Amino acid sequence: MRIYNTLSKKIEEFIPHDGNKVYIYTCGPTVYNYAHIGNLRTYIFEDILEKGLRYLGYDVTRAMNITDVGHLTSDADTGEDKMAKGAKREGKTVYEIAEFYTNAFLDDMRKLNIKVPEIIEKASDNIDTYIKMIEKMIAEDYAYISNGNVYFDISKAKDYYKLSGKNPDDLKVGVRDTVEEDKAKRNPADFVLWFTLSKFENQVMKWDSPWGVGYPGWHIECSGISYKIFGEHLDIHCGGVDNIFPHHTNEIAQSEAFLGHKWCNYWCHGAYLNDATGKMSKSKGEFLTVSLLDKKGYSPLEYRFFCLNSHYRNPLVFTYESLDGAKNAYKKLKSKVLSLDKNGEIEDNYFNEYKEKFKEALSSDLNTSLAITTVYDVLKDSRLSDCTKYLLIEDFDKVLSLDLTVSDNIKINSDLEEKIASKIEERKLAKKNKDFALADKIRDELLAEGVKLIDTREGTTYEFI
RNA sequence: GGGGCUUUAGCCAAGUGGUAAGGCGUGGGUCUGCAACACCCUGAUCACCGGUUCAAAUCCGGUAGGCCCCUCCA
Repeated sequence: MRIYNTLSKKIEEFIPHDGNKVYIYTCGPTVYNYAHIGNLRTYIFEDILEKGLRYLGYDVTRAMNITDVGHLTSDADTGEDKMAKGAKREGKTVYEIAEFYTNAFLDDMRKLNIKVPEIIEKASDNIDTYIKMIEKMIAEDYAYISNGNVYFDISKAKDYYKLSGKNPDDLKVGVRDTVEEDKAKRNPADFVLWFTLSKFENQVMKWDSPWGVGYPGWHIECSGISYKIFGEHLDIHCGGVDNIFPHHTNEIAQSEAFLGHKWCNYWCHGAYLNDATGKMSKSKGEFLTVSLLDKKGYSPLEYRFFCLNSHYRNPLVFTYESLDGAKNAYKKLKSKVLSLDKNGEIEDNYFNEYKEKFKEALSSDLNTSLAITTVYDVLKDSRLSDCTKYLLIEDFDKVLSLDLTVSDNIKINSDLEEKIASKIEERKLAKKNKDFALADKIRDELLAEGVKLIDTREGTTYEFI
């Protein structure tokens, strides 16, 4: 597997730290609202990464956090706790909000055929780990207490700006008008490990700590959970590009300060889904969720197909026009696959030839677009039997997860089948008598009930739409 | 203000030195009572300018457009 590493800014050969085992940590959602499809694009990329590695023979374990404490309300950073705001908006407690939107998120993942990571940890369940880490950082002078909060001293970190590729001299603090400079910090870019002074009113989630009652900073959560689950080494850490700075930058600083050695070797980031005006957000423009797309007639897997047609590191612009293209392509592709006759003998030589091609696409920094092209190549190759084609595509779908070989016909009940069969007979008779008006009427009636008739040279068949 | 990414046919998109994959759509055709489906055919010299090279979409420089990051947003 060759994969782009944000740390080196290059595509590198992936080598796990511990033989065949791969440990992946992915930043999870803040559960204060539904995820929009842009958020979910990143999870689709991570799903392909995980399944791609498995397909290539690695033994993968993946962990993800659920952020259920703190953080600001909106992208505009206007200083209200997101969880608290969600709770207030819906008249629920923050715990209820967290649970509700965690479930909604997991539902979306399932609909998109994203494998739910085997390990999911809530930020609020790991406070003791954060405290332990912070205590050590204070003892070793990587962190300090000032004005009630605990801060990380970035001047103590090695290569603090390596991941983000920034030059400290170029960084302006408080470029945004709404951000107030914190006078308690030693360095302007120092960040909080533990808050005792809440920026927000009525902070509900808080815990006792050696530094007073309060709550953890955002970044410590991922470092803490990763340490608890995977120990001292992590192979791959993923997230959206926006996490590079400051979140992942700070995670590296903390974890390596705490551990005393290099922590994670590969950092992979998914690009944004944009709309016509730029970055997609929950507050601006249409709030596109999986269920909204569903209502508009786009299935979750059509959206997944849309995403897989582009590369995870390229920004993708969402338009209904291109989603329509993906929808049509997906339907056609699937119907071709489903029409293959899966009985027969597998041709091992061809099977292996295409399997190698597919692996090569995945190994090239997860070139999913090329991987899908391989599916089309298989379908078109006249050397292959239907059976071989079918088995190949079924195999590829372990990674693509597009349900290409899963028929989504509604449950056929025999009454309905009988009715359709008699209608087809009726129509056949009408056609024979040149009563085309009646024939068309029967066709339209069945169509209205979701049954599409297909005339072939061998007779009339049908499918459910 | 600083940093980074990006620009391939109507749309999505692969390709990173040897004369442009694939998909959707469009148009034409075969089939059909008509239609749908299916099948066949159908399109770009790669934003622009200059340079390196026998050879560039692919490397270098510049111009223009787009997007993102610069403290909590996937």
